[in-house]
Amino acid sequence: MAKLLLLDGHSLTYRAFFALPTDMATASGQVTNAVFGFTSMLINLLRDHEPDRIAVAFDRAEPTFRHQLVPSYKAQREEAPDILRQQLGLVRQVLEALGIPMIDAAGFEADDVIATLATRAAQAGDEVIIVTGDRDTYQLVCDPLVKVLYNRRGVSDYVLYDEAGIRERTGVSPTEYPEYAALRGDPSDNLPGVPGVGEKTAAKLITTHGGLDGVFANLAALTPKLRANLAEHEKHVRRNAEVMVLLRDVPLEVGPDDLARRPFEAETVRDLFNFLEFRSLYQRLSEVGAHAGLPPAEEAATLECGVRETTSTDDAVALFERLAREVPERLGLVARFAGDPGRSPLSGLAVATQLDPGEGAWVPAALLTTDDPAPREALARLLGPGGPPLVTHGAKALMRGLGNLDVDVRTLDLDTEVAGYLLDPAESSYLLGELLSRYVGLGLEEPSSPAAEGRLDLDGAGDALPAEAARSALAVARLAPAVGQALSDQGLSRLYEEVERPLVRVLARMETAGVGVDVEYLRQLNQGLVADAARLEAEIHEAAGEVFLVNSTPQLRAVLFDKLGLAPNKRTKTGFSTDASSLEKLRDQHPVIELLLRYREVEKLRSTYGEGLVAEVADDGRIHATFHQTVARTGRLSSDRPNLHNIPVRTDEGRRFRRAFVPAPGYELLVADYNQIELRVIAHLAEDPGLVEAFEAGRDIHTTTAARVFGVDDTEVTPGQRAKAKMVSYGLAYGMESYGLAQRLAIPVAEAQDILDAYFVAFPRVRAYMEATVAEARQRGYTETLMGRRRPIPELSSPNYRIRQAGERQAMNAGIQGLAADIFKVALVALDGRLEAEGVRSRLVLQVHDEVILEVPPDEHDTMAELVEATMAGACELSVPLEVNLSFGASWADAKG
DNA sequence: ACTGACTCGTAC
DNA sequence: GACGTACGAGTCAGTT
Repeated sequence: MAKLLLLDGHSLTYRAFFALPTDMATASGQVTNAVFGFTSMLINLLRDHEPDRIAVAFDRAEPTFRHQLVPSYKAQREEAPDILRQQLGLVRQVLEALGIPMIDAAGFEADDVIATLATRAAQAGDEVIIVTGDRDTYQLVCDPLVKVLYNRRGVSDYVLYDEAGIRERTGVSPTEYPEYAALRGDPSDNLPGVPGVGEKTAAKLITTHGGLDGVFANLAALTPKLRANLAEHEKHVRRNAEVMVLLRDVPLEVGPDDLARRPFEAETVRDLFNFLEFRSLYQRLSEVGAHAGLPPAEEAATLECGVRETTSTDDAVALFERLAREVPERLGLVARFAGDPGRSPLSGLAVATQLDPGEGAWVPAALLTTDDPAPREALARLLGPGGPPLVTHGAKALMRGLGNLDVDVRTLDLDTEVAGYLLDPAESSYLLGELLSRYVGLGLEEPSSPAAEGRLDLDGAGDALPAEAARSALAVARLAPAVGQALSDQGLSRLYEEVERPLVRVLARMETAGVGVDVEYLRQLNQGLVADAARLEAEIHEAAGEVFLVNSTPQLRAVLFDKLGLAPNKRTKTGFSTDASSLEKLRDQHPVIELLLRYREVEKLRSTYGEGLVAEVADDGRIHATFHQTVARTGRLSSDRPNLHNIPVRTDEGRRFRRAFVPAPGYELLVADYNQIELRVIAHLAEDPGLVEAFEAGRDIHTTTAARVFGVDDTEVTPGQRAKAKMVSYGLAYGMESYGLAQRLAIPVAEAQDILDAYFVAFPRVRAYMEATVAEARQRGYTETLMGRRRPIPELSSPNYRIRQAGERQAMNAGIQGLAADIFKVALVALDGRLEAEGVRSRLVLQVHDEVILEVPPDEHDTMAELVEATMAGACELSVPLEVNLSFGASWADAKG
């Protein structure tokens, strides 16, 4: 008895695409997640099942008889994104190379082809295994020789169904499956079932009455509701049943011999797998009997580099001077630190250029920190104006390290980390080794962790710091041209050169400057909060009649919902929610709730801001946060250690923390923020005349909006109406819906919907813009801001409705938040440029998404007010004016408002 | 002791 | 499930 394996090419490729990350790509940028997943699965199947014959069926992109029966058949399906469609072609190439037959037929789906081949084989007495992610083929298991290997999710989650398995899974026999599915409906085919009939009811109806005919003949025996629904939908259920039945007599001119594996095309396989960078899969081909014919894979080459260690200040000077004199095409240079990159002292520098091919140089930091200024001066000349183009990885940390040695880096050409981020801001990290592998196809042995750098090499896996650093310097030099080309190919060069690259130095200078802190005040603030929190905790224990960990969600749940018997509200993944909005609703039911809400507030301030900020104050009495340029997927900056982007401002109590942020003695703080930048960006992008006009009029935007939404005069807008309009405006950029608006405003969903509807009537272009943005993102697979910043959104083609909707909101938000971020970055760069050009003592110390904070000496007060306002307002020409609020003060709190 | 998942809460 | 982008504190369960 022979064994035949039949695969559904489309459904399996789709499953692989959605199961694996789309950042899986070759050096040239070809995304390979789906073809990788499919190929991996294919090799497993060949190894585990050793089929005598095999075929992969594909759909044809043309209408079938089902479309004629049901015009809406599969009409809801989104067109596959480009990055998936390309891969279907690659899957075919892989199959071709591996000698595996592909079969399709005009006017029929892959399932019909499979049904036909399976039926023929079973009749001939052969065993058949169908591999698919499509449930329609369950009906074929009616023959004991046929089984379905169903791909549930991912690429390795399979279940093998025989007839009993289908019964257990669905509650009906394979023969009954089409009628069962007709009742249940099939959202993936856009075939609606019967309201009130899910899997359970459908199975029960079919088995009880022996099929659709029986069901409809016995309607009287059913409950009135079900009876009415069935009667009403009989016609389309019958039609569904017709559509669900797979054709077993598709005219296919293939005999058993055509389903035999042909020999591998050895050269083609090697070249294709090499192109796809499937090194491990290539190795695994030997598991399926391909080893004989296949030539060895090309070596997965690793970057090699020697290192010359500099041991004297004279050597260091000579090295730097030679590099400056001979001016290499590119100066590959990386910094190594004793601890946290950028925050701790340098441990040394490694350089690599084409002047010494294959040999890098290592300069220990000790040579740069001696009393002899010569090495520092030589280095400053090398990295100063006129020096060779610097390529590095993580330039901000390098600049901070060198800044401490009075070396100003002015020659930055390419920061491969920042470039990697621009090329795909969805990555979680941009390690040099990963980029080198992706864009150059070379391996790089990296230290297992940053902290491992400089340690003794105990296990022999890594090696000494100088050698490792030299390899990295060479890696950067090798990577830079490829990444530069990729930037150019993607239209990102300008964004990089005019915004991101100059921004690196601006951020480095801000981090180095840090922000002044009144530590004494901060400590006092914290002490008060510690006392308040302790008191509240005791009162909560008292009120609850039990001592428990108030910070523990599970313990709090037990107290509130079990012990006190309060009525739970929302649910989370693990149980009932205890968040503030849920507690609000329990306010009147028990005195402990009020205490809890208050405790949460105080405890948040104490732990995150009280303890948190005090712990971050450096020896110089200032806080030096790190600003990340390669984290936020929209193009925004982020801040950590500490996060200075979420210092409280909403409540008076929380805002007290802003009084702790102070200028250097004798200076004042200047706080400048954009007024309504995101809403202005929306107005510009949507080109909505109403919104643009409202901004041009220069009146209070929320009042004007409310007037238009509620159809009253500006002067008649109530505070409530203004608040509602404000909430809508804020929610707009996030894709907020009526439910969310209702929650926020504590109003009925219907009323929220009315407000939203009225908003979109008043500002119709806004909705049009949102829809166009989503449509474009879906088609291209990514969003793009005015300045060319891209963000891939693969969720838009997810088969899961919820994920797809989230993708839509991300797409809407990315363009808005992204452009606002672009404008802000341009402003930062321009501002820093002006400060330097004017030679003022004022300096940037902080930024928070749409707000910059500077330290300003009194005599520069007026100059700076003018300069900052003009620079920020002029950062970008939109169809609405950019407005900037300015204020001066002795602290962040005083300067605000 | 460390790590990741989870929940919660702060900002724009 | 329902609002996008971040970071961090604290708890807990699982692993070393």
